Amino acid sequence: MNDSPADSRTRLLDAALKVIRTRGYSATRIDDICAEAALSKGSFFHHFASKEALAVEAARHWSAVTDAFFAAAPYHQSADPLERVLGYIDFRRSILSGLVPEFTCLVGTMVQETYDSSPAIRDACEASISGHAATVARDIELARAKYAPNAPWTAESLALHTQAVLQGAFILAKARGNARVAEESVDHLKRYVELLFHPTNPKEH
Amino acid sequence: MNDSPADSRTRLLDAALKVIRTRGYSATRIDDICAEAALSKGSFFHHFASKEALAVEAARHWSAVTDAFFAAAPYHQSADPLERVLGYIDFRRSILSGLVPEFTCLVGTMVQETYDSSPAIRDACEASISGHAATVARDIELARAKYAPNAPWTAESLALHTQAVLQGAFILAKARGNARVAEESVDHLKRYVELLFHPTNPKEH
DNA sequence: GGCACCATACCGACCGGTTGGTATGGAAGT
DNA sequence: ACTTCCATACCAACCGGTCGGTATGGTGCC
Repeated sequence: MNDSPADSRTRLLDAALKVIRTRGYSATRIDDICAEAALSKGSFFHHFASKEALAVEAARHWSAVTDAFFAAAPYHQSADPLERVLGYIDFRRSILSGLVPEFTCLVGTMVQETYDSSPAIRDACEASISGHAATVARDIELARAKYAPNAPWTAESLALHTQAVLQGAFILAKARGNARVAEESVDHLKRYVELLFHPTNPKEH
Repeated sequence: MNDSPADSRTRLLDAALKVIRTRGYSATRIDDICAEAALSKGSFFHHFASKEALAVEAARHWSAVTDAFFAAAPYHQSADPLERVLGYIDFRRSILSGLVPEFTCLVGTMVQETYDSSPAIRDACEASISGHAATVARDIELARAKYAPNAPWTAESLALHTQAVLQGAFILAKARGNARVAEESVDHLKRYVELLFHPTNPKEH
């Protein structure tokens, strides 16, 4: 566990995120990851027992990286929970720029390919998605208690719905080759949340 | 192009749909498809020039199969376009039963794996998704003209949003191992559409 | 300091099963 | 005879994983 400028294990994990996000899990070769990390196969198998074990660790690494990323995002500063929820959605929308593999989700991609073949990877992906949804659900629950205590939906299900919209938006972006469609879908999501919390304030509707 | 009880080419395409939906594109082996279709590799390469060519044809076949499936669905019988739109969503929700590979989307799965490596497959998947969205958009546009002519969103973007929700719901279902989450997300989608068209009818909100 | 010993980290050649694709030939219809 | 359709046999490249070996550095003993 030496930690030089960039730990070899971390370099391999970062390389895995990048390569898997662009090519998908099955199509990425261990050699591709090694090349991206500028390390050898010997090093790879020193740190990971198998390709599958790497995938599980990559999902965990993804969670750690994204948790830190969202924890540092500005929307947490709002005092009002609903503003934080809407701020989260705005933030998600704002990062839909740049190249497709840079804003899409590792675990959403991986679970599509592995849900039937690798329970270990599937569970790691599920934990990543649900973990992130749970952090969103906390603010949603606060907003719900404050503004819509009798709402017929749960904070958890709305949080998962936000993730579904995002995951689906990524698919559309990949199919279209750009993020415009994804942005529009997130716009619909934001309008939905606004309507849920301000049903009597139609704006234009 | 003979069409016996079950055309070999069609059998291969149907087999491809099934196998790719469960294992993903990269992980499915041509031999798996042949085995599923009870045909040989010789037959496969008689009908398809390559694995990539099969994928393109599979996407088109998927479009044809799903087009027929949705065209025959009962929701088209409503005279009111908004009822047809809501009926479409109800119908999409109702088919979220059975095993995961039986209700998920072939092209949504494939495009995640191929958007960067195969423009031909990506384009075929894009055409399939957009084509289906366009049929949904027709009823949405009619409903919009009738009930919400000044709405600040386009029928096309709302139709694409429905597809995003569904695609994302499939990912969550794969991660969870069952369709419950997907149903809940489609419930949110339906509530959104109802709110868009009946903003002054709060029910409970 | 110098030495023996050992653990971690890493390299890259190599192995063997897998896999996309090819070659060839045969059966059946026309 | 010619085409269509499909099966068997086969090939060469690929790829996950193995293995022998090297480099580095820490620890304890003298």
